[in-house]
Amino acid sequence: MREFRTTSLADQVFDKLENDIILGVYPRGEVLTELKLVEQLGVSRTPIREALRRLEQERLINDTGKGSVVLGITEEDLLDIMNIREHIEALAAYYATVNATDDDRKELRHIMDLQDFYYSKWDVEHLRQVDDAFHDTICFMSRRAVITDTLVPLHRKTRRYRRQAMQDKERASHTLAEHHEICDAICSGDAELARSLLSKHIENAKIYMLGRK
Amino acid sequence: MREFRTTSLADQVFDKLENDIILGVYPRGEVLTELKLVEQLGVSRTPIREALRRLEQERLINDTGKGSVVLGITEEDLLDIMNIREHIEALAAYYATVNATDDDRKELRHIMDLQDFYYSKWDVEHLRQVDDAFHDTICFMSRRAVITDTLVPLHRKTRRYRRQAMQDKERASHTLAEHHEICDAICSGDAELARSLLSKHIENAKIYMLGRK
DNA sequence: GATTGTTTTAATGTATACAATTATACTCAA
DNA sequence: TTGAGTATAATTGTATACATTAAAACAATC
Repeated sequence: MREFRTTSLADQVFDKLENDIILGVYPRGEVLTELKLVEQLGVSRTPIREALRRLEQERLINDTGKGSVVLGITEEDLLDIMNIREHIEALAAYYATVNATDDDRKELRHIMDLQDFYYSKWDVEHLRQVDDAFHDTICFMSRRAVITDTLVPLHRKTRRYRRQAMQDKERASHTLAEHHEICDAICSGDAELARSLLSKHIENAKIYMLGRK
Repeated sequence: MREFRTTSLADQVFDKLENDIILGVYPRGEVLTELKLVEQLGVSRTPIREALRRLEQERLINDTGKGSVVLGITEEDLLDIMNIREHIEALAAYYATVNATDDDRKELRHIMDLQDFYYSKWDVEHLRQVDDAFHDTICFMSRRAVITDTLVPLHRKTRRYRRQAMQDKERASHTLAEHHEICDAICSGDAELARSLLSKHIENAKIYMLGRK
């Protein structure tokens, strides 16, 4: 039986609040106070404070000294995130191709299979999760800490909008086809192709979500 | 008399540790325990823990559950940071030019004057500070939260290497000249020129610090 | 009625006590 | 000497008490 390291309350609080803020459960402008969260979440102030400090570091909230204001992700933020990802994730794809191990390529192909499976079942929530896995795996495969640490939080912050986009079956099919192309480029070792395909992939997603801006 | 808001101990601890890690006072691999820091810094565990959570969020340390391992900034990290900045700071320069107010332009020109002053005095530490101010101001002028929040920490993390580079008077003079060109482009409203000049400026710094990689 | 000064309340900042966990040191037997 | 088992110490996780600050409510004066 595999042992799981129990995650601390502070981590759980952070994960929950981060997700809720990104998905808009706590809307922009809402004020979170430690005491309110103590009541809502049933833990003491210590883990809540630590979670709030981390959320602040990610700029999802802004501490006023008298409650923390939820910032969340605006459409302007989304545009910037996609513009940044367009450049940096292309870099990740390049390094991923260069540094990929056989296991990495196997893993990526497995993700493609899962993706096709969930598409055939038309399971939108799992499709979104597999989209996470696809992009995070490419980051990981790059073996570049700074690139990964820059991209993963940005990608997480688009969750709400990606979930929306996945509802559109035609758009989802387009996304999946691009993922396959990128996977093939990485697995065949063509780093420059992988770079340009991923850049184009993000640009297309940006245009779909925001129009050409 | 101007009133300063007293910064919390937690903030002070974060600032100090961040700076010391970036400058290498705590070398990569060193293990920081809360108790040791309590003794060294003379504050209780609460503010220290909050600072550690933030440092972990910035990936400057890695919490093992039994002490936090200092990660710091490696040369590989520096290369990635410069590659990322090359793209994103160019974007910032573009928006900065588009969104600049008269006050912004005045502020930027003032920074140029300070820069020339400290160069004439050959005050390296202040030159490095003014370099911070130059790049941070352009970020701020872009009025784009995500771009700023992505760039400012990355820029801070290069402090140690920039300080080194500023020691070289010929290199510093080159840097300063490029800053003037960029300032002129931004103030004249040529966004595309500002973008390409800033990209080139970062690339040159990268090449100086790391060679062509 | 507006304004000033005071009281109260709500919120955060900090220290510390206690619990739980994990590594270390130690003891004793084979 | 080595190894198992246990005690000890070190460290973090969590809750909570106390201090401090800032906002809100309120009262009193002009």
